[in-house]
This record gives sequence, C-alpha cells and structure tokens, in this order.
Amino acid sequence: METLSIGEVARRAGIRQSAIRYYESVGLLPEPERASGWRRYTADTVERLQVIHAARDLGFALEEIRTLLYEFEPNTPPLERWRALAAEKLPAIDALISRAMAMKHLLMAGLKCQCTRIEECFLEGCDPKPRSRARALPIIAAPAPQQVGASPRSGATCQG
Amino acid sequence: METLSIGEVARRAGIRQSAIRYYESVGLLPEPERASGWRRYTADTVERLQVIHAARDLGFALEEIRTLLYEFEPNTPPLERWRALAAEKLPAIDALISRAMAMKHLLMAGLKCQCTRIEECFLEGCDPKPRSRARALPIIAAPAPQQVGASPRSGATCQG
DNA sequence: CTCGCACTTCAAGTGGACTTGAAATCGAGA
DNA sequence: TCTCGATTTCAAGTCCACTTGAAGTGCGAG
Repeated sequence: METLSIGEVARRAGIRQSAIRYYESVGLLPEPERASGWRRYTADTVERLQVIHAARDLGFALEEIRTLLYEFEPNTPPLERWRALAAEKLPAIDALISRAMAMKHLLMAGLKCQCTRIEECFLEGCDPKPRSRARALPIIAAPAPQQVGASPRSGATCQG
Repeated sequence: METLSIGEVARRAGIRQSAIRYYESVGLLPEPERASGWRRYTADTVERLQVIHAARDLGFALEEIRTLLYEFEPNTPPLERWRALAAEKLPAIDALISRAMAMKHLLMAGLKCQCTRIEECFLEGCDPKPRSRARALPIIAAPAPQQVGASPRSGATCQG
C-alpha cells in the first residue's frame, strides 16, 4: 500500500509540516507508522487534515475539533457528535454574531454621527437623536508618547 | 477638586487595577497626577474607562480604540474618527459575521445530519442530500492518549 | 564518500490582553 | 510605634495555535 511522507501530505492538504506535527502532538492526528524514523501516512490522512483545516477556518477551536473527531465510540454517527458540541457552541456563536453585528452597527452609525465627543457614541449611542444639552469638548488629553515592553502592533481582532 | 485612587476608579468602572495600569502603559490612558507616588484620577477617567470597556466588549482591539481616542487632532469630531476606522474594520467584521453564520449553519445542519462519516459534513455538506454511494465507516482511529508540553484545555474560541 | 535535501526532536518564540507575584513604600488607625 | 491594607514597580506567566531554530539522522545521486 502506498504511503506518503509528511512533506507530501502537507503539500496535498495545504498545511505546514510543523502544523501536522503539532496536531499529532495534541492528539488531533493519530501517530502514523514510521519507516526508519520517518512518518508514513496513508491517503486518508489528507482528507482528515482537510476536515481539520475546514473546521479551523470556520472558527472551531482545536479542542472542539478533537471532541468531534475522537471523543466518541468509534462508530458514533456524526449526528450525535454534533449534538454534543451544539449545546455549548450555539449560544457562544450567537453571542459572537450579535457582538459583531453591534460592532458593525456602531461603525455604520459612526459614519453619520453628529456627536461632539466619542464618549457619546459608546455610552449614549450616536444615532440621529435630539441634540439636547451638548457637553463640552473632549477633556482627556492624549497620553504622552511612550515605549514599553508590551508594544501593540497589528490591527485585526480574532484571527481576522 | 476631588480625585480618586486607582482602587476607587477600578471599582467604579468595573475594571481591575492591573488593567488600568496596563492601559496606561500602552497609551490608552494618559498618565494621571501623582500624590507621593500614588495615582490620582479625576472623575472623567471613569467614563473614559467605560468607553474603553464598551469598545472592548464589542470586539475592538486596544490598538483600534487608541486610534479612535487619540490619533487625531484634539478637536476632531467622532464622525471623522469613525471614518478612519470603518474602511478597514467593516470588511473584517463582515468576514467575521459570515464565518460565524457558516459555523452556525453547519452546527444546525449537523443536528439533522444523516452522514456516516464526519468528513462528509465538512467536505460535502450534510444537508438532506441524495445518499448515493455511502462510503465506509471511519477509517482513522483515535490517537493514543498522550501528554505533551502543549496541553489544550479551555473551549471558547475568540474571547467568547 | 560526500553533497544536499527531507526528515527527526526539542526548546523557545510569537501576539494580544492582560494577570500574578515579589519586594518595596505610603497612609491611617489602635 | 506597630500593623494593616492599599499602592508602587518590574518581571514573568497565561492562553491558543502554531512557527522558528538548532542540532542531529536518513537516503539517493554523483
């Protein structure tokens, strides 16, 4: 039976070798056969890796994927596996979605915003509203420029 | 003028002291006055912290909040600040939302799934479909239980 | 036999947003 | 004065999903 090297599997699945070894180390992939120390995979490993990759892309955590794949009796049908995950995951997803929608709405409202201070946008909402007692201009000055150990850099939240 | 200790500010804003010091260190809060070494805050700092907290809750990164709050001329209206952020943030949010929706749909489809193997759910989709050539049962066995340096624990993805 | 490449292992680094811990200092009450 | 609690600083730890690096091993070609 033909087997594949880790390099070949990685190429076919579109995943780095280091990720494959990592998956093995955390129990997401079974340890494959070895030929004089070298891992030899069967072709279905590629498919399994594609599943893992797809699930990751959808935002599942590795631990959840592991649950889905291995934490059941071997012949447990997918239906039952999904049920186990859905109970705790669906509410979390719903929360995530409403957070994201709220963020989007805030941003879009901000594009038509007439607030004087940014505080109003967050604390009162800056949709078209009766502009009653307009408060003073921003009070808090910018922090002095500084350089500390923790240096924030990138911009994207959440694997974006 | 009355000032507040860091403990009092933390209590009122519902944020840990350590977080407040951290915000100061990364330029999200200006350095306050000191009385013999101790930070003394004015009341508006509480409001500013609430804004930061609200923005975090919505999923904004600290760096983005810093942009919003400080990276403009002092009298720049919120409208203009939002515009700067919206251009790069809105697409990211949309992507996040569709990922989350896709995850939700997959989970809900899984609850009515008739697939034999979990691979089908991901790679073919497990909506009611013509059950043509049903493939064999799961081929890949679970990895042997193992204990490695990297030990996955929690469950929630993405600050959930 | 040597070269070069693919592979092996293990340790340590990355990023974001903090938290935790240790050791020192301040202020108020008994 | 003594003690207690609140505060200070700085370094290091946490979580997740990997990546990177260093040092060593296997194999085929020339």
